Amino acid sequence: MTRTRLMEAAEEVFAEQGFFRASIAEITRRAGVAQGTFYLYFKAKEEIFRELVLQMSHDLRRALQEATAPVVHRCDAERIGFETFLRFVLQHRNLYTVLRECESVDPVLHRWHYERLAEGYVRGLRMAMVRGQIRELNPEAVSYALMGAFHMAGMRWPHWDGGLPPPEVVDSIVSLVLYGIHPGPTGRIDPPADERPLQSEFRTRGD
Amino acid sequence: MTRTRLMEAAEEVFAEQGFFRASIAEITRRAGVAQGTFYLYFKAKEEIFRELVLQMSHDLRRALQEATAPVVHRCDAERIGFETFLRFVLQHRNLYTVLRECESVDPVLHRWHYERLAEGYVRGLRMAMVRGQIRELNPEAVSYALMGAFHMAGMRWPHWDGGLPPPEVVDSIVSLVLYGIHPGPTGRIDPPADERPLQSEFRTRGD
Amino acid sequence: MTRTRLMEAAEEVFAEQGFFRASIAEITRRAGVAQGTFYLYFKAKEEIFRELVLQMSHDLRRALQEATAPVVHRCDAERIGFETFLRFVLQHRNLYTVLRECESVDPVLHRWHYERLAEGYVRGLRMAMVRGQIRELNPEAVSYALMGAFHMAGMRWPHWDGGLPPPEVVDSIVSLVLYGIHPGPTGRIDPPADERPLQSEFRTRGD
Amino acid sequence: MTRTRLMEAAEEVFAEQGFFRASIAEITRRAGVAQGTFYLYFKAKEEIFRELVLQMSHDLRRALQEATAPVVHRCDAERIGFETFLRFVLQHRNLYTVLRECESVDPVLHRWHYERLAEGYVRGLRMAMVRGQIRELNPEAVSYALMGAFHMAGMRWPHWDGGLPPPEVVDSIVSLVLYGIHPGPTGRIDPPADERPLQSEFRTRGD
DNA sequence: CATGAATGAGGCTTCATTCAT
DNA sequence: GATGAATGAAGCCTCATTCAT
Repeated sequence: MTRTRLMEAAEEVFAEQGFFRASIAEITRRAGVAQGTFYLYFKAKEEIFRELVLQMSHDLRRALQEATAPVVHRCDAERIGFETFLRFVLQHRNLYTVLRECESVDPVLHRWHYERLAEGYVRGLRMAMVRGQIRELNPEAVSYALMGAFHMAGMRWPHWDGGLPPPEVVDSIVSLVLYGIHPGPTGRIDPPADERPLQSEFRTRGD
Repeated sequence: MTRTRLMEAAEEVFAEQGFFRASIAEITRRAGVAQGTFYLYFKAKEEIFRELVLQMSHDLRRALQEATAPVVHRCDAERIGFETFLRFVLQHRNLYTVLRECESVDPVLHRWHYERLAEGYVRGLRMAMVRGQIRELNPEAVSYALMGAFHMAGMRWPHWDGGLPPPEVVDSIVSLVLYGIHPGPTGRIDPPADERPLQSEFRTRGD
Repeated sequence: MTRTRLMEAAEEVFAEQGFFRASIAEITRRAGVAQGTFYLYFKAKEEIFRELVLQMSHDLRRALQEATAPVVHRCDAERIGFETFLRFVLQHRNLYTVLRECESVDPVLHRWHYERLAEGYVRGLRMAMVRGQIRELNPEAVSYALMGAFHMAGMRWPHWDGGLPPPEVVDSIVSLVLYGIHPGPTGRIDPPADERPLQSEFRTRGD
Repeated sequence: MTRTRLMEAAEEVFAEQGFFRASIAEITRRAGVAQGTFYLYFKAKEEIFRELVLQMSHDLRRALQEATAPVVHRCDAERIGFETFLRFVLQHRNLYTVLRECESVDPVLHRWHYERLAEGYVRGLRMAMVRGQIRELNPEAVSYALMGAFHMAGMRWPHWDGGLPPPEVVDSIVSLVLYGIHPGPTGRIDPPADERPLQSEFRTRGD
């Protein structure tokens, strides 16, 4: 009970003031307990922060998991996953802020979160490739790119504007993603050679 | 001169320890000046941080600007922009860390940076749409999605792994983006109706 | 029962961590009782410490008393008292530490202990002087000097090295003391064999 | 300057209240500086304590060294050393308290002090044995025994009573020691008058 | 008797900032 | 301009003690 109250208070305070500006005094004040009580439940300020991040990491992954599990086609999974993510960010604005600040506080945990998220993503993409639902691309590359796309959209609309993006924004991003991964054999990817003045140095250097 | 030395030292220290854990004492120690000297050039710790972010924001935007300015086709601009960004992150790992932490320190500045970046991006996309180089999509949506994709790739490879991504990763991401935006008229975007058991709630709800 | 468990736990914890670093929480944890239970038996942390010191002070004095009571000649009493003390320190290393720390915690009690110890010592010395077994010296002076000599030996060997001193060390100290107190230049240092009912166990055991 | 003020204040406060009950706040208050100033000169409370102990350990050993260096016969060295020690304890009652508490605070340093002290003592005793001034005894045993004797006398009289012991106490202890170490039953206990360049000031002053 | 959650005062330490030189 | 000693507010954390159950 008290522990839950502390977690909720910490979530609020961390979201409002950030990890470093937040004080145990403020957290316990909002939780309505004495300062010392905090240390009955958490060893240090860092610990409650980590618990918060872990919890939100699990919640997010479960929300995505549950939303996309019944989906048959990867294209639907992407759209639904994106929408789920947007709604999650909107409903857990505090936790989302906390998660992003995690990079300053505990980079290892931050990386762990994204690696877990990417893992699930990669699994889904691999399966879709096998089924021919999407093109053959490096699945890790795609997973980070799409996580990034959704992440930034989550920042731009739910986090900054405080609401879901207008439909045409969602549509545009979903469309962008679906075109990006679709296995359409006829679509031109590269512009004709005479329009390509610059070669990718990566391709020429790496190979 | 002294000012520059302080900025360089601050960049290092902020990148290594983060804004909050960094101390003026450490910055001045590395700059080789007395602590008091700091306050001859900056009003407060926050101020030097802001200057650093401003500087890196300008540097990044200029690097992207210069790299993509001579490019004719948007598809090349994307690839080149991405590669430029990856190299930038690799060469300015300190500043990149600083920029990301900016969200905790000065959210307004953080948002300002992304809005400036998006502005330029949107301009480029609009022009490309007018020229028919890419599809008609919401340009802001696309710009945030692609910034996110590149951002996360910058985190995953240069920042975490300390090097440029392997060529197939770059290729996959570039391919993903180019398919995503290409105006290919024949490409199927949506799967056939019988494979779509779930409707986007956004479309149905929003409209 | 519970009280005894608390005393034993406290002895351990005080010896390991010292009075100030020891916590009631640790004591009750080791005693296997709740924190609140402590205050059913002791009014405060200081109280259990005082009880511990009192107990060890009594135990030590009784051990010395019992060991030296049947002894006829003071020279034997000194040797036997020394050996008894060394063994006591070895067997009660915890309590010995506690006693020495007492000076910081409760100087009055600390002084009381040494005054009680000296009292008994002085009585023994006086009797021996009356009987002509030792020289006429200020008995208090001698008692503090010899307590000090034994104390430091107890620190150097049992406490630091964790074992009884080598026989030659015991012999040297005993010899030093016996020469120190023997009654005049012509006086026997060692009593004749028929007056030596007890052999130094150190000599017989060690060699 | 400030550093010295802090050391002096710390010496006072540690002596009055003990290491653990002493607070940095009290030390800085007496030194007349702000609390933060303390940490410009010492990394932690433990550090100033260690410095104090080191200083007193050096001071004591130097005082003993200087007092006994010119002495020819070991018997004189013992008496003079004892008297020097008593005076030292009287003049540095604070530091003496600090030193004894050191065992709780930093046992390694405490042991180091006694080992250094014993080292010098052992050297002096060895030389005296070689010269036939004292009996062949285990020198380490003797040194700890005599350090203990003097230590306890320092506690009993200067520390508890606040003054030098009465002359007969000093005489008794010195006599005890000299008889204790004299070279054989026929050996002189006191050196002939012409070998005694130094008179005990206690006898001349006190009587 | 026993519990153990809760308390809150108090300690150590850090650090951004100032100011006399 | 430069110095660096000094400041003091503020934060984290510990722990002896209490009290309702």
